[in-house]
Amino acid sequence: MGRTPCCDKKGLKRGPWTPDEDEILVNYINKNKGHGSWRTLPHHAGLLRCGKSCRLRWTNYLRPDIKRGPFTDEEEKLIIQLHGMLGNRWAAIASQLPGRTDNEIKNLWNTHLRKRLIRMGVNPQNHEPFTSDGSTSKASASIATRHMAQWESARLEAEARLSRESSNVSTPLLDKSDSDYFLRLWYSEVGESFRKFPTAGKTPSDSPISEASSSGKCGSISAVTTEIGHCLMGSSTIAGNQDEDIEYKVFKSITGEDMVYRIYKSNTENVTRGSDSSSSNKLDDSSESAMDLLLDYPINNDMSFLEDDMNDYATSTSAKLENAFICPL
DNA sequence: AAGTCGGTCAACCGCCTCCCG
DNA sequence: ACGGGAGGCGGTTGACCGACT
Repeated sequence: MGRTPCCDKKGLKRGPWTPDEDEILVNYINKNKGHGSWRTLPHHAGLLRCGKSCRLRWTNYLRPDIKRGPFTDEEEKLIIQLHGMLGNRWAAIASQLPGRTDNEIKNLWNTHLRKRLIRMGVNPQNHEPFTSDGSTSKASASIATRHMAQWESARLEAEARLSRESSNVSTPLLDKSDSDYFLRLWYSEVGESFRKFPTAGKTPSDSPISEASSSGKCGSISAVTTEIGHCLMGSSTIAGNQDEDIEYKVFKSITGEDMVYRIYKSNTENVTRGSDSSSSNKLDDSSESAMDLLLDYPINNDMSFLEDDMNDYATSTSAKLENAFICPL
């Protein structure tokens, strides 16, 4: 007993759409101010097509907001960056490129970008560089920083998308006035990929942050500061409190925006964060784990052909932040 | 000129997720 | 809570076309 077909194929036309069929479909959708039920649309519109075929034709070709023409360099770079983070999630990638469809992006990837990466010695599956023995090399410090550059780029795109969709979003963290870009991005589609991203290849011992997340404790402070150093560029103290061991610092993100973080100073390797929630109403459990996961995101994407090396920023900043634990406000 | 090959892209297939009754 | 239907999604196919031999 096989799967029931999406629709009765008997008497239905297949293959390329004719201009007449296109016109019928467009007229029907325009006249009815929407497609309604795709399954019943062909019958109502007088098309001998299955509903899925109509939906595909509309979303991939006939939609008025479809952007035609070749992809720009910027679009291609963005697709590569997003693919590095999202993988083959074409719909999610397409959501970051207005007017482009998932099918179009998928085709571009399979016919151009994938081959280009291979030619440049980059594994298109995991975006790691091929080594001489054919395998892919593991993370280096420069890869780590480049990954964060990717993240920053994706953040910008997600912000743009969030602003477009802000009228439909009720999450307080997505409020336009919220200055915490990490949290805003975290709740975007791109952040979703990070929340779900497995800590593959990292054992608890070499992944102190994720371990701390599950146990409610901070992990190795040096590890945390090293990671945060990769994504933040320079800082200035705006407030300090010796009694509470908390210091507030303003960091410049890669794009130059101010990001305020709390620094938990401590001489011990592990610090309980039980008081965090009381000290900041904005930082709930989900945002804590979000930051943990962000910091714990495996560094395995090399975008060397797109980004400049930012090693200097990373090393200098992480050195400054020794013996401190950082939480976003 | 004819055949072959490779690239492109629209369209299809089937699985998955979500929503609604 | 559960099941079925509808839509969404990613992988794959195949027709078409141009370049090359």
